[in-house]
Amino acid sequence: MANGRSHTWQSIQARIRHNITDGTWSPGQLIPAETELAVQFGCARSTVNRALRELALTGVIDRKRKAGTRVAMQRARKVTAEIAVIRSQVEAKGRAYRFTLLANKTEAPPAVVREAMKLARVKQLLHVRSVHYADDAPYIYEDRWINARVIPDIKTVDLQRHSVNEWLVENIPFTRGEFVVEAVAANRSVASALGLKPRDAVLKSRRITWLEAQSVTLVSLYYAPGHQLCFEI
Amino acid sequence: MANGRSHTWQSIQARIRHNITDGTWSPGQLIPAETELAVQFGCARSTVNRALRELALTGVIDRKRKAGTRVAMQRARKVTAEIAVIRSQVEAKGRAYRFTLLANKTEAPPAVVREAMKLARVKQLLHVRSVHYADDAPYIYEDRWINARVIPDIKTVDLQRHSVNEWLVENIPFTRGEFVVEAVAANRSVASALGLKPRDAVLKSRRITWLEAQSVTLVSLYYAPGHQLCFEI
DNA sequence: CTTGACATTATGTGCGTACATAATAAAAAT
DNA sequence: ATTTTTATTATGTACGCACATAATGTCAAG
Repeated sequence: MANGRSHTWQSIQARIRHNITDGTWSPGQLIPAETELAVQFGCARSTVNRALRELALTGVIDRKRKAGTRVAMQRARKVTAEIAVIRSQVEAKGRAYRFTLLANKTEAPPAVVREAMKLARVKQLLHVRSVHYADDAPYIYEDRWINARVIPDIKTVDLQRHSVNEWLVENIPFTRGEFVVEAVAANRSVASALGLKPRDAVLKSRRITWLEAQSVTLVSLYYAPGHQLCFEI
Repeated sequence: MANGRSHTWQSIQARIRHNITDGTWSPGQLIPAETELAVQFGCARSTVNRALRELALTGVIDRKRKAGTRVAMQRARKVTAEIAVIRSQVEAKGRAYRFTLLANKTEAPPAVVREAMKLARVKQLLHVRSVHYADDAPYIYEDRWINARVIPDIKTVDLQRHSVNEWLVENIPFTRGEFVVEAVAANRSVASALGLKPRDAVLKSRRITWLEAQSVTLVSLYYAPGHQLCFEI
């Protein structure tokens, strides 16, 4: 109230949220139209619209033109996480970062890679493998395939000095990406890279990034045990 | 162009994105102010504002009042995923869903649970364990602690009929949540519930949900091998 | 040199209007 | 009865203005 403004869109959103959480508007139910809410709350329709827009984005309500707005039946909440460059992740924990390049060669990708990257007829891809360390302890094993046709510059980069991870993030934009997380048993190469025993549980994330319709890179990261991915709802 | 509107905020956003991705504005660099961009693009400042707001949310740019807008140095992209009720996950795959209740009793929580839920002095919590099946194959092992003070109704629910997972999602709103994913080796109870061998790699997700300042529930889900969590960037 | 008052400026947001768009309902034509 | 056309309506968004807010710079008093 010390505030100069009374009807912030966030306060309107909070009141709408309350009406949902306290059962005034139950799941599946149609809620009043924007114009009516604007009257009820004593604010402009655009303010109501902004409040509702964000709720629709996070899946709290479903909106359709003419049909109106209703409380979501299936409360499928969205979770979000920030994916940072590995160096920053390590340094954010106050630990020293370094990496080693295990391999860097152009070779024929296996069928799974070709399929995932939607490059059925491509015979050669750049294949880079490296290990990232935090205070000399193995942190992440990185296995990456790169579509060098999309990024010709990559061949001129000294990957011993600059980690692929960082170089790509800083130099190559992408328009879209898929990100899959699963638990796998460490195979021999992962186990030796991270200093584990075979069969140890490892968190694997696989990411494919796209520049318009072309796949840029497919990277599998294997996290050392104890590593956690954190999200917010 | 057949479109009746020319300067959509999305087209403005696309042009700004291009200026960033093609190097016109490089990381760390200050970009023109909203008013100037509005002149350059021939649209209203509010349209530019909306375009930039979304870019700031996804971490492409950093904005500060008076200081201006600059291209993010550290391109920390946000990933998002939808977390649905387990029943829907299973049924979405065209498989039959059922669950069994393994245990449902009030007991003293271990220190880790008390700490995570910020309930230092609480002596008793409801502890529910169940297994979710897809076509009779174990799918998820659920280990849940519930703060019954926040949800008195929970004691009146027949958890044999309604899965806790579903009941909570449909009946208890929450304001905030944390979500952590990691790979763990199956211990005895997880292994027996999911029909695995001990030490098998299991994907574990731990979620804590909060209603205002109070923790509602802490749930650990152990996914059967092969299960993947998918995100979008 | 330091401190505090003040002006400056870029972003953040609210308002009201106008029009676009999609979905629906009603009416008309077949 | 069925299809097509037309009106209706709620959401989506562009615009211009006004003012709030936070960070920065300026300048004078101590």
